Amino acid sequence: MTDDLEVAGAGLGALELALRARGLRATPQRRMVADAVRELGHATPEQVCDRVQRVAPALSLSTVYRTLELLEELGVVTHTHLSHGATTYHLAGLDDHLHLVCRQCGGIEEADLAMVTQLDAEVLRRYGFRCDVGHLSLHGLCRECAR
Amino acid sequence: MTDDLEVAGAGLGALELALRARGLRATPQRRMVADAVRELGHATPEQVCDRVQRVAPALSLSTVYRTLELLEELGVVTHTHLSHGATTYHLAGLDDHLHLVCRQCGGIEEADLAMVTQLDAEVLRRYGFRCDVGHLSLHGLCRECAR
DNA sequence: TTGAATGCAAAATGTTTGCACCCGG
DNA sequence: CCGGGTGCAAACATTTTGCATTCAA
Repeated sequence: MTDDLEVAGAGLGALELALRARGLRATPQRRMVADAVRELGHATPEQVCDRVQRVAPALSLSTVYRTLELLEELGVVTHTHLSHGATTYHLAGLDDHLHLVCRQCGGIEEADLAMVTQLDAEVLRRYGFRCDVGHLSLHGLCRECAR
Repeated sequence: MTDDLEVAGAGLGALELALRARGLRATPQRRMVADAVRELGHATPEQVCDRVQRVAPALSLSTVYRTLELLEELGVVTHTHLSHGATTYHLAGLDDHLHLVCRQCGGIEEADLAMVTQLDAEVLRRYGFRCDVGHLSLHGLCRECAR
């Protein structure tokens, strides 16, 4: 079982390779931000910053923003807009899922992405639009609050 | 053909009734904000404010925010998050549609809501989650930018 | 008359940017 | 070395809040 971002033991991680491929530098900040996103699952830039600062107190929030933007360009992470002004980032690809955001209790449930494959295909067919499924979140009322 | 918000001619509009039902006041600002949202189709709070100010210059942006929040509670409008920090409001119900937001060019296309009815039903069945379809926007790449 | 609603200004958020210094390659 | 990357502070954009005043009922 290979890790997607960091090859166990020696060698260059996938992140480092992706950076090199674009002539960019592999800095500790970038590694730590990527790690934090992976460890946190979902996280706002602020949460990522807090997390990394436990180990590297000098990290600045702006670096986090810049790094997350970069990681998104590299296809390493995606972001989605959960409730009000909370942009959250998570690893792209493997663990993609649908976010069900309850407008009442603010709770976030994760749903199987399989449910949007049809929508995905339909939108592509009829509008030529390539839907970024990792980015998707559905807002509404969860089972509890529906009563 | 009856209008949903304002009964043609005499009598109280639906908005006024909805407000009364909750012991709230029907103020000119509330009427004008609701009208502006209807006329504009999609609009950010700022755009709504600008629009109303053409007729009532004293209207403040904070009133617009407060009013939109209220109208949303009343079920008169919904909001959705299009690209970066652009919260847009539109009338709830009748003209609901899906928003296809292109991450590249920022363009917004409107798609038939019929495409999400299956997803909608599926999410309800499997998760008990009542999806707020008017709120939905799909992010991705439009046909043009996909090349 | 009376408290809900407004307008204004200030504060709170969330995100971006300019710039001098630093460091990865 | 050298230009990309970082930290810091300040600028921005957006939304919320406190408070005195106004006005719908």
